[in-house]
Amino acid sequence: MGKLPIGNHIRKLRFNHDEMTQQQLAEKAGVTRQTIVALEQGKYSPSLELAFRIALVFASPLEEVFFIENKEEFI
Amino acid sequence: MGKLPIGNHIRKLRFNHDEMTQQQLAEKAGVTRQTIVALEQGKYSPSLELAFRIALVFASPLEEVFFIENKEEFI
DNA sequence: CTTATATGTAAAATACTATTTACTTAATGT
DNA sequence: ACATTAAGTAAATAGTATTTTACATATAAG
Repeated sequence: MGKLPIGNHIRKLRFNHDEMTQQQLAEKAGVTRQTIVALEQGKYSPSLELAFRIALVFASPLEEVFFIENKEEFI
Repeated sequence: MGKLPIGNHIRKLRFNHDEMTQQQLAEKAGVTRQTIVALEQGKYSPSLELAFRIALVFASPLEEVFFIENKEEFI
């Protein structure tokens, strides 16, 4: 595993949601702040479950939070 | 982690896609057949990356393959 | 009856995700 | 100057996903 480049809009979405802090997002998603930091920095991609939880926090479809970068190449 | 119940339609989608076998799906998704078996049986939920790869195989949006069960409860 | 194919099961090993703890830096306010 | 808050970094550990190997069952075909 580890070929598809996955990006996310977490940082933008935090600011669009009342400037939610990393800490607040972490609490709402049920993870630690370090996990949010790592995700925003693209250090790794999360489990599907965590991805769904973050999308729930932002009340957005999962694919509006996480996406395949350069998707065209992989179709 | 491990609270959100995540389901999937992998088995249905395989049959809707020319009765693709577990082995064929595994190869296209770049994993082993055992991973597909485990996912179809709901033994665990995959990484976000694998979820995207499986969705790509079926040319379907991720959320048409994987979904939160009883979603209402979590909104 | 034998072979091949699809699927299910299981245990151990490996890789990756997530937590915990702790320290650092920058910005803001008193 | 000092305290507070948000964010970055890092290393060790725990927890979960995935692989590997191997065997079992059922079905269909020759």
